[in-house]
Amino acid sequence: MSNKYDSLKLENQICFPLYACSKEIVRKYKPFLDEIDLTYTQYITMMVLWDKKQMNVKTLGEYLYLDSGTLTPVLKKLESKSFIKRNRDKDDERNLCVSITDEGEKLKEKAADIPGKISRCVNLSEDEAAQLYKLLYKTLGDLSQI
Amino acid sequence: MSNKYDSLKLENQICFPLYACSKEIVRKYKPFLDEIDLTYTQYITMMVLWDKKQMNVKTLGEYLYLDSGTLTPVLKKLESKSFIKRNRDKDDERNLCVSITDEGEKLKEKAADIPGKISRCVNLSEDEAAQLYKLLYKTLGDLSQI
DNA sequence: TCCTTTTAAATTGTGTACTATTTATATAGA
DNA sequence: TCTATATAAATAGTACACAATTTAAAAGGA
Repeated sequence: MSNKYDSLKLENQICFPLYACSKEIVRKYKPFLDEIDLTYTQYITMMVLWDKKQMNVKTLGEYLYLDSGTLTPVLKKLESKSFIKRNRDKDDERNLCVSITDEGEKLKEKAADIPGKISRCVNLSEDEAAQLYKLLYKTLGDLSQI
Repeated sequence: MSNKYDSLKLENQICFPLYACSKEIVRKYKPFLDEIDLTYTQYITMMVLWDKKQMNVKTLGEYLYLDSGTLTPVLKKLESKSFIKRNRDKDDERNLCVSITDEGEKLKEKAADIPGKISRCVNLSEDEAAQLYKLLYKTLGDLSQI
């Protein structure tokens, strides 16, 4: 017994569980991130910088799927906590170069056990996690097309 | 060549593609939702009410994984657009009963083609979509445990 | 009945996100 | 060189999202 409005039901959408899942998992991070004084957005920003050491705002935004409107206040906050530095590029003053500090490097050690704690909240098998990972990146790729 | 910090890389996390995917797909909705003057949060709220007709804020929040702090302003906005009504429950004045209006019912027809437009942005096969759906709800279930 | 506890919304304060615009700098032609 | 265009961040304005608190109402016992 289906009708033309079935697709409008929450339980028939793929977007809703994505949205809800994302929110709930970010919420799970909170107690762990509180211990190192980071929000989730600040945490993923630090993850890029732990790996790459420095980067301008635009490139950082491409990694994180965020624009300068979101990143500017996040980066100012991270700078105020001394985890990063913000400096204009001498060769092209339009670029702001964001780089990690020693303080920021130290934070990496404190953060190292967080991914393990989170994965213990999600009881996916290795296969299932790999499947989910693959499907999410495929979808993300589709969505990035025009 | 792996080290103890590998799990801290963005590309090794399951949470990040979830977070990014959710944001990107919500962004895809925007032009379609603009046409019917709804935001994504307002849209999923209306989806529940198109289906259930009326509900108190707490139950609505359980469906949407949102609390009254988020829902109160969303519901006031939807009321100002005449899509819903907000009334205290006569039997228990603590409960606020949210119900759909005729105006709100009419909106359902205008929204009916949105799910199709969105699924055309995501090139998952039926199997893949079903897999993703299943994994997301499994994860959501895991996350809802204490 | 009175008081304590519980419950449901609303409120407060902080921090994203996003669109659109502005500002500053750099580049590319005419 | 001068000007138009393009680019990168920052800013402004709107709308969530959440934790913590407050308010109001209901329920449950002594």
